[in-house]
Amino acid sequence: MAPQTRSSFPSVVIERETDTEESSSFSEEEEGGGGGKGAGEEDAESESENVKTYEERTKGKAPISIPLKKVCKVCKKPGHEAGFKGATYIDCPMKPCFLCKMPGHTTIMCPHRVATEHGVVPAPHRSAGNPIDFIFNRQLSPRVRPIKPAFVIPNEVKCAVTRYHSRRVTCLEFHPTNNNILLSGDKKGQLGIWDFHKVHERIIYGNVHTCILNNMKFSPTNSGSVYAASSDGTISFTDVETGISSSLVNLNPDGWQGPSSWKMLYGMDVNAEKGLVLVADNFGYLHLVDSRSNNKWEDTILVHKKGSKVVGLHCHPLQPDIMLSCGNDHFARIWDMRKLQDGCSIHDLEHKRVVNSAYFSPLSGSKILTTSQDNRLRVWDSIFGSMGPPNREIVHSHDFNRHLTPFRAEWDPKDPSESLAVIGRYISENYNGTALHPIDFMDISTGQLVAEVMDPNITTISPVNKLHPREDVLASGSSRSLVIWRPKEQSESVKEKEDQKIVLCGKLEKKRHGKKFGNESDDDSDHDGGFGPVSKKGKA
DNA sequence: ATAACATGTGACC
DNA sequence: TGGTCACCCTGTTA
Repeated sequence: MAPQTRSSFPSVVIERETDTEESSSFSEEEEGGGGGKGAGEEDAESESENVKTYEERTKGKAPISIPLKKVCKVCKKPGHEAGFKGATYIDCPMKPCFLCKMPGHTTIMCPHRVATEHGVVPAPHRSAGNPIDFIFNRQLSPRVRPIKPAFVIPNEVKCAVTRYHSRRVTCLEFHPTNNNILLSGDKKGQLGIWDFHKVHERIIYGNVHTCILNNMKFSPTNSGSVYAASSDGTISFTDVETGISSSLVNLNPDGWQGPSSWKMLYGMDVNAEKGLVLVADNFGYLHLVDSRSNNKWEDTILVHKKGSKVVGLHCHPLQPDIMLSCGNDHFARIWDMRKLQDGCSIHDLEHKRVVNSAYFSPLSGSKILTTSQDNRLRVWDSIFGSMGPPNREIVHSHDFNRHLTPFRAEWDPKDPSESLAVIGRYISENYNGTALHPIDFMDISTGQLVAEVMDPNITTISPVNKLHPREDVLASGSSRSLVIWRPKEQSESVKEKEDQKIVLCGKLEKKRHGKKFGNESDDDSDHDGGFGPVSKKGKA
């Protein structure tokens, strides 16, 4: 599994965004404190201390009542506490499990969690589609040696830009031909173009959209230009080189007439064969736009419950007539483009909660992977067989939170077995004193957690992740930062120790204190790569 | 170190 | 359909 490095990467560089950007409406300064978890650290404090503070504050005034008992921040009830204790989060026992959502236990005790060392663990295999599948999986599969090649996991930070965007990152896209160009969209509607080989070469186009850039897709006919769908109700078509942008459609030609009429565009995809741009809005409708004649409307179809947001669209990789949508009505739906009519989907894939994303597998398109807000990934193995309940449900922490871009599990487009997917994790784990939110690599054919990738310098959640279509590179959007990961190069000594298992990136024993993420001055990765967990080990 | 805040949006009636 | 209401591991600034 030793990664064969292709292009020669420069040594690790972490670039802090200087405040030059016109985008930045914020003031200045540093990344907000490593590990600092805003809410609720003081749990550790003793009761007496609490009292004292209170007295001090009230300067001797008779307090009405002094909360001598610990009060839970979550449920407000006395007798227990919840929140961070150091880098470990203590769950409120009055709430259902934050992972699997079942009552009766906390996240720590969740059966989906405790089975392996740490992290998220799959649900047991559930309802196989048909008897043969079931038998195969149950009886034969364990004895059949896997023929699929070992996964290559980009688990080490190669470079990053912090505060690149002025708001949180909402989507990422690799350039279709230029391997080192990463596009990123943010909540403000800005479009970032970053050459991560030359870390300093980056630009933000601030005038493409006026609010959330929800999805991007490169034009199949013009690889220098990208479509973007935004909550401002427009699709933009932008030349990456020049930044010149035109508006393909505007669903709000009359401007703001109140929230009940303002259309926002979410799911988008391009159907090359048909020359169509597909885009969906927050009222349940799919819009077809002829990409050749630009602007010409083909049709508008209700694809999800009226009034509900359609957050994802995906065209089948091999069959131009097949399309997949997903949205807030708890469904993902498969459509035949030739028979697009209101409510005439081929299959409706039911979920318990909102479906953040639904994707065909990238090569054959025979599988579907969805991410739902019920903290489960769902997999349908063969969309050409009977479409019943999912073949697998994998419990995984990716809760919805108003401050976060919704999590989306993304396929590895390079995996010939179409079983590797990446998704950020919401729940943090205490990694030697630092609370980190790993990025998980799941083998969705087994439900196994293959790898959890993290770095002590990246303390924010990474809901947005994309694997490179050709290289062993992972791009992450974490708050306002972008991070590029590549496989850790293992020295021989380290290699034998860490052996077959996927190496965790965040071995913090050797954490390099003071090397704050984003300090350009001292980042200079002396010797063997510097920043990052790695190395050092062998020298002992 | 910690408190306050900005801020959507999904669920439910 | 509309209105109200929670909302637990944010992230950032003061």
